[in-house]
Amino acid sequence: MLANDALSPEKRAQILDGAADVFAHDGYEGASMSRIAAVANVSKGTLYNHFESKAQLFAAYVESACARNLCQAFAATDENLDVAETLARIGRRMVEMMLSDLGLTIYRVVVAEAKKFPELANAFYEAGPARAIAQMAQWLAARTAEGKLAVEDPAFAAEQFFCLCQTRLWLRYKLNLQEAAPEAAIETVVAAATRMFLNTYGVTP
Amino acid sequence: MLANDALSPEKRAQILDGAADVFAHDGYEGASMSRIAAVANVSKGTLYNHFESKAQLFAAYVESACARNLCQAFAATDENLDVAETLARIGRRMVEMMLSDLGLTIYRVVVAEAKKFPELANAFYEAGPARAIAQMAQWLAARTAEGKLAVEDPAFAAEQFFCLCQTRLWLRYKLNLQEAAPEAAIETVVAAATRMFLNTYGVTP
Amino acid sequence: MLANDALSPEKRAQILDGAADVFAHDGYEGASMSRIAAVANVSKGTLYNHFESKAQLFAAYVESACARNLCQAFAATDENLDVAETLARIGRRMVEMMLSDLGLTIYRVVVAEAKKFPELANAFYEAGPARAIAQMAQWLAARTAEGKLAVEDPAFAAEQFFCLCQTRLWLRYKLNLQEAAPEAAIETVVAAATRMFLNTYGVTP
Amino acid sequence: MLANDALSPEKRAQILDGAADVFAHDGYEGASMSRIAAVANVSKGTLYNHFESKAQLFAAYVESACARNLCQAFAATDENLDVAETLARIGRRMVEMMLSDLGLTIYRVVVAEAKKFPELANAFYEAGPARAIAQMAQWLAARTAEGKLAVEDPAFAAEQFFCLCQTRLWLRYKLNLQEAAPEAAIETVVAAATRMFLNTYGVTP
DNA sequence: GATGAATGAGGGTTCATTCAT
DNA sequence: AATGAATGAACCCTCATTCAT
Repeated sequence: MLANDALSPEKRAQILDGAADVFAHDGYEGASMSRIAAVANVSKGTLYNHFESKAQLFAAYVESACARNLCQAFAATDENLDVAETLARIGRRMVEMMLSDLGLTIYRVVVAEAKKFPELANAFYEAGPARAIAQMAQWLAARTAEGKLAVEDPAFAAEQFFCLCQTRLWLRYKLNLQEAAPEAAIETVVAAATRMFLNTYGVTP
Repeated sequence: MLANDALSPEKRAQILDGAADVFAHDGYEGASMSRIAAVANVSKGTLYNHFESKAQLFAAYVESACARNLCQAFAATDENLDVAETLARIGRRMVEMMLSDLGLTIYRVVVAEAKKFPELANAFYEAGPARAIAQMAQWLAARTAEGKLAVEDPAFAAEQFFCLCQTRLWLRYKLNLQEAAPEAAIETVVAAATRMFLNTYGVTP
Repeated sequence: MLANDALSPEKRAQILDGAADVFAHDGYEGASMSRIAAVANVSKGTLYNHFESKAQLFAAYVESACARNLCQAFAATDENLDVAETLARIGRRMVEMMLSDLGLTIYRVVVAEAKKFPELANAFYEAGPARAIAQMAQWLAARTAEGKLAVEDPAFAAEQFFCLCQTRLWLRYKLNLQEAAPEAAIETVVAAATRMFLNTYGVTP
Repeated sequence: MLANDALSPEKRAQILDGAADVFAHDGYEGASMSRIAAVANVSKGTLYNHFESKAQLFAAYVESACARNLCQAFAATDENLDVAETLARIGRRMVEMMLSDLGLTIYRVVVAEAKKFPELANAFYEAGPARAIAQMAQWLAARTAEGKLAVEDPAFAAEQFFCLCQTRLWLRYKLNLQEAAPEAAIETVVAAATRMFLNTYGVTP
């Protein structure tokens, strides 16, 4: 619906790659179709054979970035680790995803254009945060049923945990105040988040 | 350094007011100097007499918005309330500021242009979040010295608290997914944050 | 010379039909080869297999429209009616043709592009007006020879008659100022033209 | 309403002159704003400071061409010449105007775009033909009142006369089939038209 | 010091045309 | 013989910036 599907998917992908570069770097308004065409190594006409307009190309970029990056953020939780360790793993994954280049970029660009493209903001939220929250809530509910946690409102607790995990990191990254990804810092923050979370929702044996 | 100081400050303020309207509404790239001039009721030439370029006008706008909005967010904490109640008040203030129109707008605009104007992102961080964190850290350290709290790393704990207070709210606002401001929701979130915070950093009498 | 004759005439006709629709509706510059291809249900490539360029396709369209529409305008004059009645029939036919959709369209399009395609203007004139004038002149000469009319310069008189028959109608149609075709108005105008013509070229018994 | 009147009329006129050249040569669709700017010796931006869009520039051009050319076509009729001679003068004037460069050009361009700009076609008709017909009708009515002519329907007779005066000339000019203006041909045609007109509407002493 | 008309590069988009399939 | 994706020049229009008044 966002693009003509009859055209070669390779060219489409090639264009989306170029668009990703440019949108990520310049934002929606700052990006120019000419630049995208140049970066993608296609002619401007080809851009318009594949995407009806700049807005639709942007939508397709956001869509694909969401699909590529955000869904699988919550893979592989069901292990035989204890609750604390699993929490830490989930937290670590989440933060790594949020601080990844693509994660930050898509967030930045979606927030910046949330007013102009509300449906994109919504799609982003559903594809990313909402899904992660739902999965985590489910996991919390299951552990609570097992008596390993005591969580009354699993969705809310999930959101609390994710918020805690961002401490000190996300805002600084979003503001571009930090360059390199500090593995150690993530570890510390997630450990503190886990501890705090369990202080409230853990069960004492 | 950002503007010619010999010119009348009234005109400068008038321009900044117009610029605030337009930048807030259209973002940096979407705003046009013509529109700003029109909204500010000055000629385009006057714009350029007061500000060297669009980028510098934008910088001045961000600077002034930071100054106007973010400093006083942390006023009036030192009261004779108990620790829990004071925490809740601080949290409420913080969230209200973050969800306010100007707060969201300046945040959105700074994040969107963080790559293009890194020094602005930094200025915003220092004027807003950094200051709030520092003040809160100081308050936490004082309470710890009094034996009313047990906080090892006050700055970090402050950031944790602020993160907890955003739960469920900020992201949805930033993404424009919510219209009206829910007083009750803020109350609930802040109460939960306070409880969780005290579960970890409180002292049991 | 205008097209490759080795290709299937059906496709050619199919294309010309589509081209007729689009050129009539949008004019030469306003028409797009893509739209013509779509309307004609062929690919753009096929367009260019049959016609070297947009200009040549346009030429072929004008040619075919002339051929289709203008030649038979002067059929069926030689009847046993008296001179006045025959004049009126000829006038009526002529006007109906000139006011017909195709007649107006081809005229409009040829006049509009007369400077860009002078040879088309000439072809149109020869295929349409010139032929009608010649036929009418011949008829006038014959009647003069019979003593039923007194026409010195038959070609000129023919042109006068055709001009008279347009009175009040053609210009308004060309300017799109009138929607429906007024049978009664045509009748009145042609009757007046016939009367005036006979006042000058008739013979009094 | 068609343009910003606050700007210098000279530049406006300069632009309209350039636009006249280009529109006359290339038609509406064929004309490009870049070319108009170049021919008018202004920048493209200036074009848009003076006229909101290509369509409005075109409208202004048609308006000014109508005003400049068509109004005064019917000046100086009230002389002491006899009816036949006056008719001939009127006819001559009319034909000369219709065959003039500007007359032909504006007609061509208005007819070509009559569908796209119906209000312009109407404005042209009212400014040109309608006015001429009304003036002539008035003159015919006056002569009829004096007993020098016997015209029942003056407006219709006026239109007949103007049609007759075009004989052989206008169509050929509109189609660009003739280059030079033949004074003698005009004389002949108008004389014939006058004769024919008086054969119907004259009074025999 | 303030103005706003003028500039021209660059914006998104369309389109006649080509050519590998 | 037919296709339609790719091309890139040219389209109309906007805009940050300048400068004569």
